[in-house]
Amino acid sequence: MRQDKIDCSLCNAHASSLFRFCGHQTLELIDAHKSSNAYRKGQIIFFEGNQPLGLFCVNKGVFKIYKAGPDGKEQILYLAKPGDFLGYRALIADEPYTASAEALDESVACFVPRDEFIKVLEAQPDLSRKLMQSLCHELGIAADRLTSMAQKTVRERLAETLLLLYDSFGKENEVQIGIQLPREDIANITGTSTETAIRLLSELKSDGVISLQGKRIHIQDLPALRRIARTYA
Amino acid sequence: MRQDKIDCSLCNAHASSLFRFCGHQTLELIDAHKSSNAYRKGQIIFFEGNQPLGLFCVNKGVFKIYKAGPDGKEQILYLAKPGDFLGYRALIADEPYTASAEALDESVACFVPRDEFIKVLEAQPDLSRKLMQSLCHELGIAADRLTSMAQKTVRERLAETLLLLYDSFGKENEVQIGIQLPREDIANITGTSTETAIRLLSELKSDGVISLQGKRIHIQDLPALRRIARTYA
DNA sequence: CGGCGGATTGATGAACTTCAACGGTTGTGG
DNA sequence: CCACAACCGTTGAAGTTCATCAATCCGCCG
Repeated sequence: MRQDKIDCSLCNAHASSLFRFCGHQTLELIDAHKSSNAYRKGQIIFFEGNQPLGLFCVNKGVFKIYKAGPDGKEQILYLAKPGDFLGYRALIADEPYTASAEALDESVACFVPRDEFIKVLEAQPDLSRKLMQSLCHELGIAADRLTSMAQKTVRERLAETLLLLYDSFGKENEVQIGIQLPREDIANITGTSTETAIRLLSELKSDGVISLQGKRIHIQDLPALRRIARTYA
Repeated sequence: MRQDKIDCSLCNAHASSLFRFCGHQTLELIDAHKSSNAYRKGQIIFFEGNQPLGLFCVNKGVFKIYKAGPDGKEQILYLAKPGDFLGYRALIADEPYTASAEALDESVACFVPRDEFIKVLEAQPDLSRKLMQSLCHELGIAADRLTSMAQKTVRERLAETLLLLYDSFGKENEVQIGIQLPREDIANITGTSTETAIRLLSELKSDGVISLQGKRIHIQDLPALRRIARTYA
């Protein structure tokens, strides 16, 4: 959808984007070649199986990145928020996308064409180094999640999901999780069925760990939630 | 354990190592600073939680890389064979190791000190690019495994494990899986209990898909195994 | 020969998925 | 403005899949 182009240097998410490791001139170069687009809720910005043509950088809103499992059930891999890069994995690996990305809200993302991004990457060792560092960090997180998925109960993983949402979207001085997801999405992050997610959420509620008002979730007892999730973090 | 230093250029695994993207001079530089070590079966080369001091490159044998789950049960993340880098994830992310590495056989690995590796990385854009590409590829594989772990049955994941072992260690013109693992390791790759792994292995055997002679596993019906694993690959 | 660790098998119970049904809300076309 | 459909959330009932606990067996080593 139409959207005026956003200057990287003026972007509200600039401080949390990897592009902050670029020089001023490079930012202008990126600006010169990129485009900005608005997406409505539910709109998909790339599909699993397609060839990546460039890199997306989230300016506003949230995107879910997910794959289809063998029965068509979706597995949400992560949620991307302002400042996050999207689609760079496939771009750099030189593979088709292995996941799809869908806007969960009214969102805005900028698009940097492949060649331009590669060029910038080669010209900016700082950016390149930070990106590699970020990739390595992500890989460690992926290994953690794999282990959780393999060894923890659904209840424990659901608690992890809530903590993840709270850490990523929780507001300051607030106990409310700053993002409202349908139960199905919560289930698809956790790796369970919607019904089980619902049942365990209401169990956590009756245990006084969280409270629920529709899609709004408040965390009443953070230490208890961490204890349930059995995270050492 | 003592081990004569192995020249990178003479290494039997050189052709499958990322170091093949280094120039001749750089290889000699690496040689000048590295050491080679032999490890006995069961010996651990680094521990989860420790600080990485450098990079390992497998010359001979197989290492399992694993994390401890919340109950102490190990989750095997992958198996490293000759030519594979080990420990670079933590090194580059600048974090403590998030997993441990243990020799499964009599093995040999070379060790390149941190500073030397970083220096080489910065001086060799080719190596750096290929490493980043490899990281991105790994990240995609990790997402696949996560989805499998979340959505597939143990039977399906066990079939995947066998296919993985076959693809990574299977010999040419052979149906035998070229690595012998204890049942417990097979279970810890798959993400199940040893007993369940044993039961499902013997089930696959009575279905005529595989045959078993102790730790040796032969694949009798590869298409059937793929069908069971439900891999599109 | 006795002992030990890995492999196997059986029994039991808990954790989850699946299928079904139902209430509430929203949105939309008539 | 209403009626109806579609969607989401919730709850109940069955049935499976797996983990766990226990016992036994087997191959190998000292």
